[in-house]
Amino acid sequence: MPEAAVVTLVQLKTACSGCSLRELCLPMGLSSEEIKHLDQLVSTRKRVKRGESLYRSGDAFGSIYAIRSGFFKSSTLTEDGRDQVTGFHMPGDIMGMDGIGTEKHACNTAALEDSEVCVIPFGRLEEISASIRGLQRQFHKVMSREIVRDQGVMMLLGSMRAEERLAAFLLNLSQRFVARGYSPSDFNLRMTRDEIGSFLGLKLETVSRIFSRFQDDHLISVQQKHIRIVDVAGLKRIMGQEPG
Amino acid sequence: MPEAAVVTLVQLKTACSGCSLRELCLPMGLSSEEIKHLDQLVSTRKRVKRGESLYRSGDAFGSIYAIRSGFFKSSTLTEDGRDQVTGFHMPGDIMGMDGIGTEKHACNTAALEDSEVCVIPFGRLEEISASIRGLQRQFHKVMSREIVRDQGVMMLLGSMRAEERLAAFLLNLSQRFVARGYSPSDFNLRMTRDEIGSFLGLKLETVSRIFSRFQDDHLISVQQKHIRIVDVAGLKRIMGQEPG
DNA sequence: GCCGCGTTTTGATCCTGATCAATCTGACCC
DNA sequence: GGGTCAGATTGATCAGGATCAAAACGCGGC
Repeated sequence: MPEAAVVTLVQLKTACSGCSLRELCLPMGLSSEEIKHLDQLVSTRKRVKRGESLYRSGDAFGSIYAIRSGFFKSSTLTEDGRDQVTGFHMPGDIMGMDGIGTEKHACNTAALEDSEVCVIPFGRLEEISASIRGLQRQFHKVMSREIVRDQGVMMLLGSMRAEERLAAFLLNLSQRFVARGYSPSDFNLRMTRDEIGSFLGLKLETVSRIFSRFQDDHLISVQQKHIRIVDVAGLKRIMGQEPG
Repeated sequence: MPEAAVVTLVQLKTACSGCSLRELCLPMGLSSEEIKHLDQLVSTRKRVKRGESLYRSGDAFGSIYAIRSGFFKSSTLTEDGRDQVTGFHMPGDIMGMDGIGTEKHACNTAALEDSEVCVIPFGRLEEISASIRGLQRQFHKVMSREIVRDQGVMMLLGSMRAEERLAAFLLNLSQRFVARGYSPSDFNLRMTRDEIGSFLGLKLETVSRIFSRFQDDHLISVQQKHIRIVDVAGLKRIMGQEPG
């Protein structure tokens, strides 16, 4: 029996080739041949309960992680104790690449709901990607997109007003939900107003107030953590308008 | 004559192995064997005059660039025309990695003074790094550090007050200058107040006012573009203090 | 030397979002 | 059911930085 045909149940269950997220995640755009090599690499998974950390700033770096299910936030903290949310992550997203440069993680990443991640040992990823061009290229793309994403956040923090930031935030979430097969207009926020505020450089009261204002203007409807986007075009209009 | 011994003058001149920046740049930490492979890759240079763009948002991506001499800024612009400076780059820095993910550059990068960059064809970098483990690892580290750097800027924009941002900015420049063998306390800014403000999410008047205030407090001395840091500890104290 | 222009500095005023504080909601527990 | 507690909403006031405006500086060109 050829070795390639020996596949245990566990492997099948964790295999990228059978994963519904493969078109969003690391295997994106790879041939089924190439994905088979990934399957060997991504063999362990890890559950993280709501509130627990996947890794903390300063932890030794060894693996990157792909979200299988659930929702995460990343945050960094300054010497003087303030911390800031630097990103929210959902299924298919890759986390942990901040640790490659120094061999230590540079942020804290915690689950906002019970979650499961695929563990990708980084040393082995480098080994395998050295021989599989498609995989190497794909990994570089993932890192590059992270850089571009961060620059988008810098843009948001540096040059948008509070309403624009919230509108951009909701539209971004909406897009990412729809890419994962969920409703673009109807979803539950996994994070608190405080966490949204931290991410957007606003105070939680401001976030709450603007949600209420958006609701009064019939752009969205809010009920605690549940959001329904009523007027996408209206939100886009808010994002694009000059201050004043 | 063995091929390895055939080195033209041009190659020598552009070689990483002879470059004074090699401990800051892509070759950082590589063995001299490994650097020789890089030499083959990094064979062309490009001059960019003050004010000219190295690449623009939307340009087809083909290479990344290492700064040999000079000074650059990167900026992105929103649909509605506002643009924001996302970073300043100095010798040894690698630019252009934003383009890998989509095969198109995602920001504009322009020279703030007459500059020279080493052109690193990305396809060839991937090829060579597939066989040279150290180079592959090093490139991943460079990308990862870019991600961590961007998160630092997000922190700055999202949770610091104007004075803290300026103090952090000056201390960061100082550190980077000293790593390149320049004075940590005495330097010329290559960018305008407006560009600093754009980067820090402040208006140019605010930047100017805070420079003046720092001068009144004997933390720095400013004369147009020339900065002398007088009290590093004082600047650090400003960075670390709670709002109030 | 003088002029013109881009950049910087400084002043006066305004407004957005922060801060302080009180109330409300919903989930969970006994 | 009542009690508790974290999170969310709403109101009143404050202040940091934006905006508008004018003057000063420095540099290149003639």
